[in-house]
Amino acid sequence: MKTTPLRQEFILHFGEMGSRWGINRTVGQIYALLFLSSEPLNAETITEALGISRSNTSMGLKELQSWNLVRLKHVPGDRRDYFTTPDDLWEIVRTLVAERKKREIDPTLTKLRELEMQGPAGDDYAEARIAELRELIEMMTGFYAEMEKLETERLVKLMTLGSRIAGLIDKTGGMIPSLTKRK
Amino acid sequence: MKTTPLRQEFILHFGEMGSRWGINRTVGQIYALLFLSSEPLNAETITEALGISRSNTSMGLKELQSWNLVRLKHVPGDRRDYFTTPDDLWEIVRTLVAERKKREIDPTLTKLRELEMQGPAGDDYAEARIAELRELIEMMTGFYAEMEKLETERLVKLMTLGSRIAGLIDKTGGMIPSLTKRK
DNA sequence: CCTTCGTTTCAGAAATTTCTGAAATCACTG
DNA sequence: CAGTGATTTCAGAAATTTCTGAAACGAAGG
Repeated sequence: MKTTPLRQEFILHFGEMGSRWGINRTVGQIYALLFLSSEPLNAETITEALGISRSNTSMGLKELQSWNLVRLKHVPGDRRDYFTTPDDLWEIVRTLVAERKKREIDPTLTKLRELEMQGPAGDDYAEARIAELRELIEMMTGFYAEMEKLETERLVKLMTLGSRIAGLIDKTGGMIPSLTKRK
Repeated sequence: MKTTPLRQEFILHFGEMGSRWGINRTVGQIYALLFLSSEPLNAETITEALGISRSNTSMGLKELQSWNLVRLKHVPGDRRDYFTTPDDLWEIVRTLVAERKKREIDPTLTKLRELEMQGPAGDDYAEARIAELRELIEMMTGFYAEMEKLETERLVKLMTLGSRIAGLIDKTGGMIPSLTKRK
């Protein structure tokens, strides 16, 4: 396991960014290490490469597995678990977005619907604001669901349309008036 | 400052979600309170409504200001500062996305470019992976830049196109081959 | 069914983040 | 330019999160 200065710096950066991304330093570092590694690594190797405790590695890997961000591999004749990240970066992005949505958006959408269910609370302003927020989140998650369905090639085409995007949507499609009326 | 049960629950939810969103509980609660309030609130009112210390309110508001998520208002004949959230939810979303990009994506993009600048490090796999990651992030931020330019009405149209989105991009536009080739 | 190798769990230690109260600062007003 | 009210700063306290080492667990292989 050579750790070149290039890798080192990349790994440290991911560690530092970890907290901003809602994971901790160790998890960020483990992920970075796996990301740059062409072959799968086992927990012992990771532990040594990062200079952390064995149990910390175990917890970090568990966390990454809960995010579906690592794949478990088995080497024939070796009982240890080996881990990798997917080769396909788009797969990684899709997973990341899906998981963040699940953790950061869905619980709130559920809560907003719940609050609306509880019926009129005699607080018109708050009720209106909550309804409006719920509508907006629903619109965005609906859009996301469509994007998610696209195969990667189409997604790339869409993303590289550049300024032609604006032109695409001139004459087409419906809208939700209540969300566009605000001044 | 009436705090109805509806508001209360909304505020508590935003407080709990705070940590997942990369802000802390207090900041989440302050934002939720302001979001549901039709009139601007001053720091003292916020402090009382949330049962926190005055200094905590001050720090929370500072944080929200650094995110550009609150607006400062002044009531004539009152020297205290009053705070609100924008009426327009789309403005809020735009701000949120822009700030998160600035904090979570841009530093990494900069770092990746920096690493590539340092020239060949004799570590082909890592270098290729880093270049690929940088390309992908650039594509996504480029797409984001286009979306950001759209006026809200077009954005809403685009988002509500539903399954017609897939059809839109059949025959159009270029792509970056290196990013679509992977199996 | 014991041994060995590998992994996970968990209680406490260490580090970090958040929150508070007191003091400092700032900015109008008389 | 003193006095008052509003806001910010900041050092330490409290709370939370992360990390570790030791022990528990699990699953082949003999």
